[in-house]
Amino acid sequence: MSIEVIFGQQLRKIREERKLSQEELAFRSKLDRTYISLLERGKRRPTLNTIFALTAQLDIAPSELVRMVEKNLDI
Amino acid sequence: MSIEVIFGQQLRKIREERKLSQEELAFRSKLDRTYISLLERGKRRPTLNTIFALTAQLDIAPSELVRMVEKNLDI
DNA sequence: GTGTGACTTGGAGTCCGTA
DNA sequence: GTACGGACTCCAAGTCACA
Repeated sequence: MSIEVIFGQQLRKIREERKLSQEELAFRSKLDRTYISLLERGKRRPTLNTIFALTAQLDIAPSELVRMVEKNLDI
Repeated sequence: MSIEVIFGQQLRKIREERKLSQEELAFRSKLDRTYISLLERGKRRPTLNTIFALTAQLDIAPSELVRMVEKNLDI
């Protein structure tokens, strides 16, 4: 499985745990709603800055999200 | 200090600790030598996939490099 | 509330060279 | 071995209408 697909899965998982909609996350992180959708479906590869912008609104450290991606890549 | 500048500083630090040249790191990670230079000087923002490609050649977890960026952003 | 196609703009990443 | 520049390709960033 590719990095961007795993990333999208983990992003969605965290967002849903926080009970946030794509719309709300997009608004708070100052990104577009459809872009969040693209990320979650693994259609885009986020830059480091995008990862920082997203995690800042999800009560999670950027490195922690990246660590989740690492773990799931092994599987 | 911006995320990309901090990232560049940490990337250079790790690379030099490993006693690798920009050339060698570029070759191993299948990126361009001048691009490594741009990253280290904070002129480019790496995608998540690029971070994985780089750290795979530096004996460090992607999340660990990101964590170093976080720490140094606080300062 | 989300998925998707189509689109424009900016930047990721490469290749050439010079110093 | 690295910094830096121009020119290039390709994709991420960001937006829209519609389902």
